[in-house]
Amino acid sequence: MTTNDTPVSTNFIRQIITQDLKENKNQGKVATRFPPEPNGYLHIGHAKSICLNFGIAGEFKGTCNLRFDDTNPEKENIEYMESIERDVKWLGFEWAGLYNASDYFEQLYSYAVQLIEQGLAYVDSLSAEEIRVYRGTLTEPGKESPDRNRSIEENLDLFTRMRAGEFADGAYVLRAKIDMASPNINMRDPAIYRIRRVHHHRTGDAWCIYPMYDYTHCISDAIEGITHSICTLEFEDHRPLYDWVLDKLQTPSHPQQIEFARLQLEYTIVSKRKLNQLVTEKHVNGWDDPRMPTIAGLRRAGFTPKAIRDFCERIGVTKQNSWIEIGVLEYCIREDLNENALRAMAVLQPLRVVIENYPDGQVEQLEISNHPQKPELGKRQVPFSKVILIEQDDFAAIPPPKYKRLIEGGEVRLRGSYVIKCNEIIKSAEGVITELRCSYDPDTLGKNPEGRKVKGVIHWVSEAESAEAEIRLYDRLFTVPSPDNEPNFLDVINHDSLEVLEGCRVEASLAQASPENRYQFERTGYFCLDSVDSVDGKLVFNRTVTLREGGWAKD
RNA sequence: UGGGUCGUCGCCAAGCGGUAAGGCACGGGGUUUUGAUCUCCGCAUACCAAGGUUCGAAUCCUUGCGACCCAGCCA
Repeated sequence: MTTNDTPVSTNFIRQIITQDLKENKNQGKVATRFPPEPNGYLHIGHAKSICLNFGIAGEFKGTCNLRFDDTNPEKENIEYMESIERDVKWLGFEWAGLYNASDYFEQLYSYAVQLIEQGLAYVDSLSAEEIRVYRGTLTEPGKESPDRNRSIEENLDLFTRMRAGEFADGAYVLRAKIDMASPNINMRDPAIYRIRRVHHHRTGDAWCIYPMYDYTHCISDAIEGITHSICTLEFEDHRPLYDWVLDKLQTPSHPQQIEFARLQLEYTIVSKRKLNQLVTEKHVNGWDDPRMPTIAGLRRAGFTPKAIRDFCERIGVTKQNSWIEIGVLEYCIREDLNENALRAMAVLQPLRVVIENYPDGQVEQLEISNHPQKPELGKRQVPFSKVILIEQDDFAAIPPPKYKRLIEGGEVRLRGSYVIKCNEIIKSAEGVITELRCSYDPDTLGKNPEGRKVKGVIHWVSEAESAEAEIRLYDRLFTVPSPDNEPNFLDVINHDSLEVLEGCRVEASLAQASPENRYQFERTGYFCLDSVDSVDGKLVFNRTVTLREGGWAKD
């Protein structure tokens, strides 16, 4: 792993590893792995796991592999594999080795033969439905399949023929022979191989039988010499099975499985099935829609790898099911962007302002710094002229209490420029304000006027010297904190989660914007150029997050 | 009602028998040509509950209560 500046914190997993190291377990080595199934795009929940696994490898001078858990070809494909590799790299991590569970299919097969030879696995002809019935319930023990005591020879023969493709899908299954009365349902002779004639994105049609997760994962870990196999809480009940398989087989090592609580983030969904549904049913515009909690979506929205890593560090790692408030993620991205984003001015909903006492045709290049606290980020030139545009919201015909922007007869500071005073409001026949007539105080460039205080500061652009842009404002995708708990999560989709503003005007310097740069449009939020739709000179900006809204500013 | 896991501030989370860290959020001052940033101050006599052990308990024991996960030939 490569990165870098994430603060080191303690958590129960790191404590376990520290203790293991002290006892010189695993010859003092630490090896982890991040094992996604390539059946969808990575999301913020995966980021937690990625940061944990790669982070631990980094801290303990160990290694972390990327391994695709590709044992169910029905849902997996190359596009997902590629997106996963891209996203892990983008987050700033480097894997020691890149593997696939399918790399081990041959070994997995021969281990299964060993299990059969030891009398610890058998081929069952019960149907899926029958197996379910035989399994018993949470409170009642299961009962043994009639095939459970098939001879080793017969099992070997049948398993060979399963592989050879002699049987129809579902005709047989290979089961571990453990204990049908176990209080742990996972130990009631779990299936470890099924017949499935599906083309696999890596092994093609070489196999018609595929190993199951529980059987595959532990052996894959052992083959790779993983020392600590970190997974989420729902696999706690599977640990006895993980250990059983490795205890029965002579694998190169016996990794330790450790479980932690998966991330639950308010107002978002982190179920791949549901995310997939949002994409395929077009509730969003693809896996990388900026409203999606996917890494690709967050990236397109303007999130930085650093902010995501910081977030993962802040939320901690425990075994407690918890819901993280969305404010934590927002804090992380604001913190990074406040420090590093270049400032610029953009007027989302323009109102024309004519400065009557400013010379016709004159254009002044004002030098404005790119960051108020970091002069090292330099300055840019912003053209000023007689006709400028300000935000409609920054003028109020009837100002609410404490309003400190422009009002009729009042003064306001144009950011980085002069103080202007509104002399007259021009309205259309319908009574809509179409233009403001103002005058400027030539003596207020770079200094405050004498004898009076001007409280408000607003942003602006020169009408003629600005560029047109489309600006997309995103809001949370769901209307309730935990959409996953709804009977139907589609019912709580926020239909106002995307607001597209056309005809916005941005300062001239933004015509050269690139998706890698992030900007703070002063007073309105953090934005970045959309990496997909900004083509042929068209400028499209995505709002990453608003500025923090102190006190009354909201509304 | 079987098995597994978890209960510390609104949300996260340290704490591991010696007298409740920190972050986010929130409230209030100050600075500010972004109602941003920055900065200062405040924010759990209290750790799910009740008993017990101890000089001393969030930490140990007991009994309750509450929450989550498991009955795919998914992962």
